[in-house]
Amino acid sequence: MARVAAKDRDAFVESRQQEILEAALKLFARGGTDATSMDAIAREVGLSKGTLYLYFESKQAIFEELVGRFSLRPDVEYLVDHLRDRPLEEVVRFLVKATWARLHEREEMVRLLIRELPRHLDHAAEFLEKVVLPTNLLFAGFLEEKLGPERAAALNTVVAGRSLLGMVLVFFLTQKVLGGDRLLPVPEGDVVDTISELFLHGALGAA
Amino acid sequence: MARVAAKDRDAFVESRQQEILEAALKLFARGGTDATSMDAIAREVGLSKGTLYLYFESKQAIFEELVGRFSLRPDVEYLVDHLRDRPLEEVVRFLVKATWARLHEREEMVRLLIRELPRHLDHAAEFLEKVVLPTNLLFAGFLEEKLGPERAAALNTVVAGRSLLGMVLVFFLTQKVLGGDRLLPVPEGDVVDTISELFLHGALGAA
Amino acid sequence: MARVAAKDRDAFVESRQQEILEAALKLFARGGTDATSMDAIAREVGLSKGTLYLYFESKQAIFEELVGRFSLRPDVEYLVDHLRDRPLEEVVRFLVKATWARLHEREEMVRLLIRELPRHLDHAAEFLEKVVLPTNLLFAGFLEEKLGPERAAALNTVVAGRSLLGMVLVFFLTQKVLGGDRLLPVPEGDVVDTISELFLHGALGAA
Amino acid sequence: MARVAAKDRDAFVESRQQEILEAALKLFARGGTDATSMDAIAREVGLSKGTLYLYFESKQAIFEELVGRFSLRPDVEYLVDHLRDRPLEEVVRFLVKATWARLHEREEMVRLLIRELPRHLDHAAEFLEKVVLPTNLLFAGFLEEKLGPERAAALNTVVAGRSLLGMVLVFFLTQKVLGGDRLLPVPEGDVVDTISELFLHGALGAA
DNA sequence: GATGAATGAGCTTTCATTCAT
DNA sequence: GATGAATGAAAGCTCATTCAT
Repeated sequence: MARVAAKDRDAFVESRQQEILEAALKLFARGGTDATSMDAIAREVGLSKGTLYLYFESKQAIFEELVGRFSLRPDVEYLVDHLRDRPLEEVVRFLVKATWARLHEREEMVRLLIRELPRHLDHAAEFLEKVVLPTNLLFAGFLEEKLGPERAAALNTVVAGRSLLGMVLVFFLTQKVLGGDRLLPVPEGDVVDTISELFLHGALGAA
Repeated sequence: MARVAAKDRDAFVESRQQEILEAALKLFARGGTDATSMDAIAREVGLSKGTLYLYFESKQAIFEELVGRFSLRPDVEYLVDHLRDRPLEEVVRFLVKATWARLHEREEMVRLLIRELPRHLDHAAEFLEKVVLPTNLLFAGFLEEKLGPERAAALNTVVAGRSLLGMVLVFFLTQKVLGGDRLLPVPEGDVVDTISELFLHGALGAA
Repeated sequence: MARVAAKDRDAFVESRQQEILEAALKLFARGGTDATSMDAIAREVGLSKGTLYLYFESKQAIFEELVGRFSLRPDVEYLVDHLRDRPLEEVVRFLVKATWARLHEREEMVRLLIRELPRHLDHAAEFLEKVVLPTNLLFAGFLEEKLGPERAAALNTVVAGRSLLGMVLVFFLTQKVLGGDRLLPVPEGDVVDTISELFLHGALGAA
Repeated sequence: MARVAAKDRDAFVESRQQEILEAALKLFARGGTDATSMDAIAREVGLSKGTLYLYFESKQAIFEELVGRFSLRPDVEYLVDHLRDRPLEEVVRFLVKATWARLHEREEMVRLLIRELPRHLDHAAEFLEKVVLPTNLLFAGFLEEKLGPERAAALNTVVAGRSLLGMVLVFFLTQKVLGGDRLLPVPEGDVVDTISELFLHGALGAA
């Protein structure tokens, strides 16, 4: 029975942590970690300040847990498993679409990472090592295979892969995070179409 | 003669301000404005804390002066004046190269903007409105002209233009700011070549 | 039961505020608000500086609360209710005596008001409007009634009333606040007697 | 010749000090000594901050000089010399009128003294000893003489004298310093008349 | 398990005073 | 004689963290 009780308690602790993480993410994304006080987080969750310290050692620990839970691993794995045999065109469109959607879904986390990663170079390295680069390499390999040796030789496939990410990410940042949408709106369909087309055939296009 | 003395003093004040701005930029870029104390800036310049207030009204004023002095206007104007009649290939390569170089030159300012713009939506809007969007539109118009109506119709040129920026910027951020260079180095030549090639002919390339 | 706890807590908060207000009044009266630091107040109460901010938003708020709690309304009301039908002689003696006693009781608040009111003209106006002038007018009306039309016409009763206050107040200030007592002591009985006599019959006296 | 030069220099120094004192008085009266910065005084005189220190050792020294120069000695002496043989009625009216005028003339100094004396008990004592009490005693003696032994015995003449001052002073403070004039204006003639009449014959008056 | 009162280090900012020019 | 740049000691205030209840 003790085991069940322990399990219940763990579940309770886990759900409390979730609540706290969500509140913290919301506030961190808005104003950054420095400008967000533990008081504000406590108020947001509806707990007292002291209680936060029952679930996390420090504000820093909350931040680290948040960063640690952000991973694109599942997406990457899905890519590996399901798209390997699809034509490049399909994969690229899928990737652009999925990334764009993912960024929207996790807008707060994106804001947080953008703001805080440059300050935490250790986290940044970890994030790069565990999330960005594996995806990048995986896609580079995929690209090499699909393009054939001749065309692949004309490009650095690592650069190419990250460029694809860059196109989507910067568009997201300028339109959604910094508010470009209000000044110069762009239909979302155009984003996916144009980026895919650019990546596949370039501005000059296939004749 | 008083005029000369006043001039000297102005020059002195100006140079002090420069020193302070440089020190502040360095520290702001590293840790953000919140985490950088006036004491730290003072120590960095080799002055006392109180002295900073002879040259700037507040920490906020230092930040704003820094942001205000960052402008890409001159680059944009150069683009207008000198590249209008060049072939697209040349312009793209130039743009990629120049942007890449500019980002290196102003790495600290880039870090600062990345960190702080999302928090200062008024500054962000101004920055977008005055720097990003004009360049984007200018290049979009240029692209439209160079591609001809048929090809231009297949792309959203605003998206295309910003995508070009995105490829360069994200590569810069991942390699230089977040430290990707240490984990997976990429020759700089490849960056410019691959991005240009991608933008012009796409991954699939002209046969 | 939560209600009881909440009540207890409110009582606790209220008593803490009282302690702080008393300490602040003591120090403010001595050196003025500017020269009294939050640190000093904290030390006086035996709390830490940060703790004061749990009970008051700012130093200004402490000052305002102090001023707000000082009111002579009850005294004025007592005057209205109980003295209306008494002979002038009795009322004057009572007033002089009561004011003199009141000033002693609230010596610190008197010092504070004297020091700070001239700087806070908004507070001063409020204090005049709500405390001084109503009392003054009330007494003027009473005086008019008691003196009869002929004698009342020979005096400005507003001036007369405030003069009565002035005699008591200035004597208090010079003897007690500024230390005149040490240089030229005066029996307290003489104060009440002489002021009352002067006000009623003047230096030349009733024949 | 050196003597002449020295004299000139002294005159220059003296006039500089005067300028500074006037500027300081103006600002001290408005906001108190703490809230008035040396910078503000310097700006008011049109000198630089450092220059003030050529003429006064410190801010405190400026304040002390100001207090030191305020004296009613001349008035007191005038009183002694010219009024001794006048009838009481005339002297009282003259005193009230003169004090009322004096307070207006020196409004700034009055404000300063009211604000700062309670904080500087040493100055307060000096001020009382050298200015207030001598006048008070002088007038008390005069009163004793004029009233004759019988009437004088019924009053404490020290209290009586200071009460006369109190009536004028408090009226001045409430009407002019604290702004009562705006809420309940009183003709200036009434002030002098009523106070004199009160002092001489009391509210009940000579029939 | 939860609270919130308390702390104290640290922040931005002000200002009397000094001193090289 | 005059300047104003520079200082550094405070000030008011905030907040992550602790701990008795």
